[in-house]
Formats: sequence, structure tokens, C-alpha cells
Amino acid sequence: METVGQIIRAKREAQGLLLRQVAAHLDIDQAILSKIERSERKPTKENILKLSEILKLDKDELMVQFMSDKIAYEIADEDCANRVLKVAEKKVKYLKAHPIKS
Amino acid sequence: METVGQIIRAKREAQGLLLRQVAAHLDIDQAILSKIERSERKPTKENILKLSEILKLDKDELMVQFMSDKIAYEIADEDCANRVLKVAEKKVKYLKAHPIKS
DNA sequence: ATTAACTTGACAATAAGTGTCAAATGTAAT
DNA sequence: ATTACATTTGACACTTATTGTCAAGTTAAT
Repeated sequence: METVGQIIRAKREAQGLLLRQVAAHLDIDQAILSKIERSERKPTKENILKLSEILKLDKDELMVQFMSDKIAYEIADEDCANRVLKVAEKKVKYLKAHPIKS
Repeated sequence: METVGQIIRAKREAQGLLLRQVAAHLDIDQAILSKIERSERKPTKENILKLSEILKLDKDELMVQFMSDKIAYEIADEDCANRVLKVAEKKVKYLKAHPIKS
């Protein structure tokens, strides 16, 4: 089970890029990127978009990994985690079928 | 599709309790409880626990509603929402099978 | 018109997220 | 073992989000 960080690091190294190079493209300090790759910090959506660009990763796929990481992390310690996901699925379905009028 | 707020308000009124009475038990201002019931604010986990006590609602069920609300809300606008939930499910399964050594 | 319940909005306090920087550590080559 | 470079670490600052208080406003029932 790969984390977003592991995916990123693998791809960055495969392309022979340095932390500092990729971080510059994201416009953040390399220290943060280092932490993101080791799952010590979470990337922002902005980070994910720019990472998919420079590392030539599929944007949607990376976003899915990013968001599922976040969700899994926030409910993993609950013993009702699976039920939470099931109910969330229903709610998402409902929300998509009944969009809020902005 | 009921929100946590709607569940709470229904139960509170069914028991003839006032906002101020329930809020006191939660140790928060009644203004916040009012907002929670109308989904203008989100409850904390602490709030949920105390609400299940005073309103005699099933703790786990209410927690499931609370967390699924939160998740549905944070991914509903993504078109990959369903995939996110599927992947999150896998990750949760993995995390439960391979607990982190604290 | 009074009263009681609830709602609203401005604001304050606190917590969480996001970032910088410099020093420390690791790693490989000379 | 010294140098050179990449990465990691931790202390700190800045910003944004969350959580709360309070007082004034609204609603609904006498």
C-alpha cells in the first residue's frame, strides 16, 4: 500500500531530480518536500497539481491517492471506519444528485 | 438523507429539552448548538459523545453520521469522489492489518 | 406588549496548517 | 579524513481554520 509520499519519491528519483529542483517548481522549501515524501507533512492540493506536472504523474490518480490518504488517516483508528465509508458513499451520491444551488 | 444536525434537533425536541439545557451539558454556548443543529457549524467529537449521552442516541451510530458527514462534505465536489472512497477503504483495511507501533 | 426560545453576526481565543531557515546528518568521491 | 553535496531535523514565525463568547435581533405564543 503506497502512500503519496512514496509515489512521489520513487518518481522523482527515477527521473534523477533533486529535492531542491522539484521544490523550486512547487515554490516551497525543500525541507517541506522532504517531509512530504516521508509522510511527515501532508501536501496541499496545489502541491499535488504541480507535482503531477513536473513528475509526469497522472493528475487525477495522484489526487485520488492524496485524498484517500487523508481520509484513511483520519478514520483509521475508529472501529466503525468501514461503516463510515459506506455511509459517506451514500451521502456523496445524494449530494451529487441534489446539488446545492449556489 | 439526514444530517447529524437534523437527527439531534429531532431527538432534542422529542425529549422536550431546550437548547440551553443541552448546551449546558455539552459545556458550550447555546448559540453553537443552534448552529450545529442547522448545520452551520460542525460538532466536535467531544460534542458528539456528550450529545449521545444526554439525548440517548447510540454513540457509534451518531459518530458514524458525524464522520461520514465530514468526509462526504470534503470530497463531494470532486468528480473522482467514488474512487477516493474505494481507495480509502483499501488503505483503512491495510492500516488495520498493519498497525503502527506506537 | 411581554416573555421565552431561538438565531444571528461581530468578535476573541485557540488550534492546526504551512512555511522559512540554519544546523545536523548522511553519503560518496577523492 | 576532508570535501562536497543531498537530505533531514527541529525551532520558530506566519497564516488560516476552528471553536468559542457575547449581546442584540427575530420569532412565536400568550
